[in-house]
Amino acid sequence: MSNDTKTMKNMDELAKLANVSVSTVSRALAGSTLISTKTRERIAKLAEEHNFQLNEKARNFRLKKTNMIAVVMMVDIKSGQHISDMFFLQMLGSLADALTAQGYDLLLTHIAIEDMPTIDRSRAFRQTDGIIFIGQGNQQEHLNRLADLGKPMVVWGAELENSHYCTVGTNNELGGYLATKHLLNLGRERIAFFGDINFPEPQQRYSGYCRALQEKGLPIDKSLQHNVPFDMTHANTEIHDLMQQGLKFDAAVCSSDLIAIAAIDAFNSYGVKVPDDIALVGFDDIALAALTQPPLTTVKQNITQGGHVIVRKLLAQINGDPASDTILKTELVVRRSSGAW
Amino acid sequence: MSNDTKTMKNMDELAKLANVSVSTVSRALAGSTLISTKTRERIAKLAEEHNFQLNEKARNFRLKKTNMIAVVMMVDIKSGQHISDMFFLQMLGSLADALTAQGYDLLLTHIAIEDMPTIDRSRAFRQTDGIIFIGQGNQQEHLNRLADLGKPMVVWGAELENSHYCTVGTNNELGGYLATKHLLNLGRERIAFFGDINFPEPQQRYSGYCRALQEKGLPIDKSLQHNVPFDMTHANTEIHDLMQQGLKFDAAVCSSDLIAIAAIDAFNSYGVKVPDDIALVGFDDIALAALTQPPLTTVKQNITQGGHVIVRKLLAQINGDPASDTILKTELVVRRSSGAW
DNA sequence: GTGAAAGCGCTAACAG
DNA sequence: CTGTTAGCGCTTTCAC
Repeated sequence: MSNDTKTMKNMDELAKLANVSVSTVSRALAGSTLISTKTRERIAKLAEEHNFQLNEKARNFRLKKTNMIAVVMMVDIKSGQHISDMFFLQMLGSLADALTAQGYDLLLTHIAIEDMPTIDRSRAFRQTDGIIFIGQGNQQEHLNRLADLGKPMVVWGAELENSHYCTVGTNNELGGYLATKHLLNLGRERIAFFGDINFPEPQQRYSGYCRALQEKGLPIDKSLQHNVPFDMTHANTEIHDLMQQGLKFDAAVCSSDLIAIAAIDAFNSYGVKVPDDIALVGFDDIALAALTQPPLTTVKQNITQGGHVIVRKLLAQINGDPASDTILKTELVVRRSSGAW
Repeated sequence: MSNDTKTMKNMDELAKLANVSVSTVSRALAGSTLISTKTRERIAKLAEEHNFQLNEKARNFRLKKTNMIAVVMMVDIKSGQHISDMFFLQMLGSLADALTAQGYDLLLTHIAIEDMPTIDRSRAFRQTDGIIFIGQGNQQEHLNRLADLGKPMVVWGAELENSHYCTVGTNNELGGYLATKHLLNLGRERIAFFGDINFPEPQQRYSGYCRALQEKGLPIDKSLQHNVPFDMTHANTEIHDLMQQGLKFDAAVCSSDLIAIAAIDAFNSYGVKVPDDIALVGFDDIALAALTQPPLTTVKQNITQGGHVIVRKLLAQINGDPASDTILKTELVVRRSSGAW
């Protein structure tokens, strides 16, 4: 009969009910061994019965800590890259897993590139204990400025010379190299590169592409490189245009699986077959890559591991420890789109 | 030269600097018209120069409000449905947009079904001003119990008889009906249904499927209904099994686009062509649906609109207004997978 | 138009 | 092992 439906206001009420002081309640609920097991259990039971909800706002205030991490995606209004980008979303899932495991919550926020200069005045920024960027866009300066503010921060992306922040990412150069070399080994010679080299990650992938070509003694034909956007729909129309213009090539390295999927569709409209007419390699190895027609050969980014490493590096910073950059192992997953079998 | 690098601790410091009281600073920064424009601008400038960061934790505490909304995804460890489910993720993007537009941040949290009974004791729950569920799983009881706690809450899913909470969703029955009728009109007669009817949404879609069949005077063959999970990879093996067992059918209504994609892949392994041998209709109309091979005919769930309506209903509750259920307009998007052209 | 002061609910130092 | 007390930084009522 002790079960009242209305929930209690605060610890004070619970303390009165238990005939102890608020401090005792606070300590008991926190599991402090200072409090006798008996009292602790009694209070826990009482809290349960009366449906006591600890006031998290007061707690955050007192502790100067929210146990929340902001994950930010930069959105380029013009390029139309959007939060539904699947790589981003899979990474988000991975981060949510890793953060939850460490007792943190995930504050999801997206910000237009134009607003980057003022991100440090956003609520999302002020309310969280740390911040994670998925992709660095072309915002190196702003990211550096943010890092200088001293807030714990990790960026998923390319390791750059002049970064003030901690980076975790794939070996993009190697990925581009492996993809290209794979196609070269299969006898392809006019290999296109689809990816916007104004951004650090595609740029590094393109470097790897070039290295593979040079290693084989082949020239770099700039007409084969195209700044296709990450976004699937835009990529699709872009590649349609390329076909329209009569670009001739027998293979393509795509800077994301979504671009590869968009390419397959565009090729289809022109009766061009993958991999027979054009062999394709993607990048990311999103869940979908295995189920496209044909399934994608692709450079795997280990998203699960990536999420965990990012979180580990961030927590290190929160605990005042230094955090070094990490480049994850990179491998090629061979499926049918490259025509290997 | 007034630019000091270290950021200020609190309003008090800023107040001293401006030779005013904290109250004045507080009001000025909040844009109160009580303060003279001159003082307001002076303080704003000072805050900017000295890189003053308002303490959001203190503010939340004082205001008893965080401007944060929890979005929760229920994860069934056994079924393996995961946060990377694309419909969920597109919905997340839509919610993030809608919430940002209203000055709210999004706290992303996922919870194992087993933990539903204690979700009200989670930090995510206590820290936020409202809560959104994407999909109701089979947790009707727990959702009702939560709603009874009085916290603003909206659920994306099926409208159920005995719900204590506000629902926003697609007209699932109609969707299932339209999909099935479309296939029937194209002359298909043995139409399978892929979707787990233990869950409210697929269940309603299945009802629509049955209605279309009955309307046509066709019998409901239970052997054609299969509880294929939402998750793409699991769906794939499940449908493989079905083919192995020699299930005969000439069309299928899938309870999600991901299931349809998994089906196409499975059919391919058996040399079965879509739509020639088996016509397919999906559900959701995720971004990908237009780019699969063949592109998917599918029942569109208007995710963008859905996200906005959810947020509107939630904010209504936060403001103490009542919020009624909403069933969104539902339509069939015809592409090639159903063999209409 | 501005200031003084109270108080939100919690945690932790200090005292016993 | 438990209680008393101070105070986190902000907003807002009340006074001037």
